[in-house]
Amino acid sequence: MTPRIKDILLSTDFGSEVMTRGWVRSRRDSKSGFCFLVINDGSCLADLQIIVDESIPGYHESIGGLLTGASVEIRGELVESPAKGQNVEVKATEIHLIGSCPPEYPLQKKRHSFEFLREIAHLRPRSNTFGAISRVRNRLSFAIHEFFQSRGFLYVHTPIVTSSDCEGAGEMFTVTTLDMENPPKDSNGKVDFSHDFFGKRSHLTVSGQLNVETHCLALGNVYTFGPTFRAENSNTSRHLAEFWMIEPEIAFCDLGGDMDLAEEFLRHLLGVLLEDCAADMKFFNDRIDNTVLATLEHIVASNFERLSYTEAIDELLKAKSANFEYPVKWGLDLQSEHERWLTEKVFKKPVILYDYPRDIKAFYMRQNEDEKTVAAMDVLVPKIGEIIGGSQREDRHDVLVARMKELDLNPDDYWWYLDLRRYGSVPHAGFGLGFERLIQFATGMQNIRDVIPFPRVPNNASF
RNA sequence: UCCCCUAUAGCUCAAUUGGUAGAGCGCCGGACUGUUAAUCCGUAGGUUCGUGGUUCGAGUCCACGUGGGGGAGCCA
Repeated sequence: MTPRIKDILLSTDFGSEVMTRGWVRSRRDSKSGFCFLVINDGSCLADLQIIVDESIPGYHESIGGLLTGASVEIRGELVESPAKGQNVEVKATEIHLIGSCPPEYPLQKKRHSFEFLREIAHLRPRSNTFGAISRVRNRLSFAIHEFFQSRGFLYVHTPIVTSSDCEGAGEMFTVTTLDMENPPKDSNGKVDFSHDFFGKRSHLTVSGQLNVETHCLALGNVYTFGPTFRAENSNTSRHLAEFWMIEPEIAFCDLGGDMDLAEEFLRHLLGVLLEDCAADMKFFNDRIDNTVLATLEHIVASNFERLSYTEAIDELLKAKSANFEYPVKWGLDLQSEHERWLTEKVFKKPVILYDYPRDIKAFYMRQNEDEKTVAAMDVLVPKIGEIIGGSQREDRHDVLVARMKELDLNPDDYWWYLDLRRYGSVPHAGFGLGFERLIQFATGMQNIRDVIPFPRVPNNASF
């Protein structure tokens, strides 16, 4: 295995021989007989400085080829750095060009706009920001599994392709092998999906929730963590057509337990970042958003604010100075401006709203005693807004069927979901966390397209 | 999908009421230096997003298209 720069920088074994491989970030020549070579290998934000003296073999033949972007292998002696900016550096004894890099390399030794970097998504992981994003994303992914696994949750793989068009969480992408130039038609002239691969119209999943409930009612606490697809024509800095979602489902649990888990989960993940990604987080605080470190530290150290939808409406009605564009009235859904007011202005921390009016929420959410609200909850955070949406599920067969009919849903389409309520139903609850929104919030990155390696949005699935 | 803004050198941007296309950074050449996105001097680099229109004349004004950004809705 190639040694990583992250480890070399921590070493104090001066005088020892080291080898490193990576990509040239910068070269500063001195005509007085040596040059500074700055190497990054992605293992950490920091670069490794190499001192290359012209006395080493092949210096004059190869040094000119070590342009920004070139890949190199360096062997040399680990030494204590006499200058500021780094503790250790490497005095090269051998330099090898692995892959040259011509001068038209798009990633220059300067600051680039995120818009431009998006157009070179195949090269942007070599930039400081996207290297940091990649490491944070990786650490959070692992922390999510650590969190659930250490609490006995089972990881369940719910399907990507689904033939139940009853998930109701948004527009879906159709998956088909039919000849789009000449599709089979039925007697009404409509496309006949009975000839399609799965024998009926199929889609990419918009949520693993309905499927994962089956395993919750068999194995206890479970979670999913996978790609999710929404064909909504959403053009915002907070929406992707393909994103990753974490959906735990907790058995024998009510909405209170659901909120407890959501809060503990978020605080745990952000705490891990502060602990294990300190250098990258400092970079985001220095270069992207100078409030992220203070925000994360505050969240880890304090409880979320919890209030019911009804209390939130009262709070918003008191906010005379807000001049909301949209009306505030019990029974209406809260707008972005309302949610942000609560989380940014009133409480200045994450807020969990619960017990929403039944008419503005999904069919599967459990109806409360008042018959006006359902046991739903949203976690709101500053700048992003909704980061988690969840609920206690309706576990009473007759109530669920009645609610479906009320909404003109055909219970026959949901037969297996209803079976869970016929055979040994139990109270259960869960939520969905948008992974990219979590990364956005944690890093301060303004556009969600810059926290996923290859963003898919309307009119763009490049790379 | 709706509203607003926007597209000029490899990148980031400037160009007055419509009148010969400019800078910084990067590249290349040179100078200098235990340097830190080094610094200094110089060279090269352009079908001003596309199509059409107005005009003696369009980077600039108008229409349509496409890409990008911000906001809204939908939501995670």
